[in-house]
Amino acid sequence: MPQQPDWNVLVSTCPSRTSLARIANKWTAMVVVVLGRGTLRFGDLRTAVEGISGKVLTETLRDLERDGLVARHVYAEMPPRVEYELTTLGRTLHTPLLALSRWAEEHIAEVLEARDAYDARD
Amino acid sequence: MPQQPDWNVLVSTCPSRTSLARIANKWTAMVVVVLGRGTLRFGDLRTAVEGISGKVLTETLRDLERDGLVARHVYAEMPPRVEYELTTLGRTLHTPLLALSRWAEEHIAEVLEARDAYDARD
DNA sequence: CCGAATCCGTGACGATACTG
DNA sequence: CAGTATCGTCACGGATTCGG
Repeated sequence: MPQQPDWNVLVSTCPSRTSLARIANKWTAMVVVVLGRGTLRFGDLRTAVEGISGKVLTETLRDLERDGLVARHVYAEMPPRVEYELTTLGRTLHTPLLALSRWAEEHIAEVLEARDAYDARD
Repeated sequence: MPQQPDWNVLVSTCPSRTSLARIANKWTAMVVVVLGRGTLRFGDLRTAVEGISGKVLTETLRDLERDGLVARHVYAEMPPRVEYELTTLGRTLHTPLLALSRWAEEHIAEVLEARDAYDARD
């Protein structure tokens, strides 16, 4: 009763795959992880996610806003201020994405070893 | 001694980001989720992950093998048989990626609503 | 000054044909 | 059956410029 069990990301036409495509993305992961700490303005977000370009950050935030994961607040000041925060829905995504970035950090040593071994042979 | 706490995906030069870029990917997520059920051969994997092309599946598996997440077994038969399975390291990744695809399936209704609302305004 | 739009190159992705 | 090779397309992503 709580929901349909029919959604399946493995089915190419299932809408859930479009959502997976959005959230299974490195920039999305980093932005959501950073926003998990609290509300941030555009510039601070850009500083926190090192190396992200302005365009990509804008697009990522737009898409997250469209999917209902991020709320955007514009303050008509001078200089302008725009703040972003996770919605209730977005906060439910924070845990799995944090787990994913944590995994990358915790296992990178093993991954690097595996890469060396792979590149060494043949 | 257990490990360095210095790894940080938010730092652009940190190697852990290269690992995040690989695992925070829709094809990786689907392949790892499917392989979580057990060993599969190439053709079955291709059938299970609907819509993936042979080229992309090959590339995804190669990269996962290089990072030590997937093991590849070739049997010199006729016709040839190649099987793939998650390594011990790969199995530790299965849980977070399954959680992510589950999230996509469980929250797609809310996401679709949010998209409609977003596209309706303006 | 900060946030967003424009231009353009690169890389991902898919389709097809071919080999061991 | 399991790839590899080649090509064409297109979205992602970076540098730059614009606007408020």
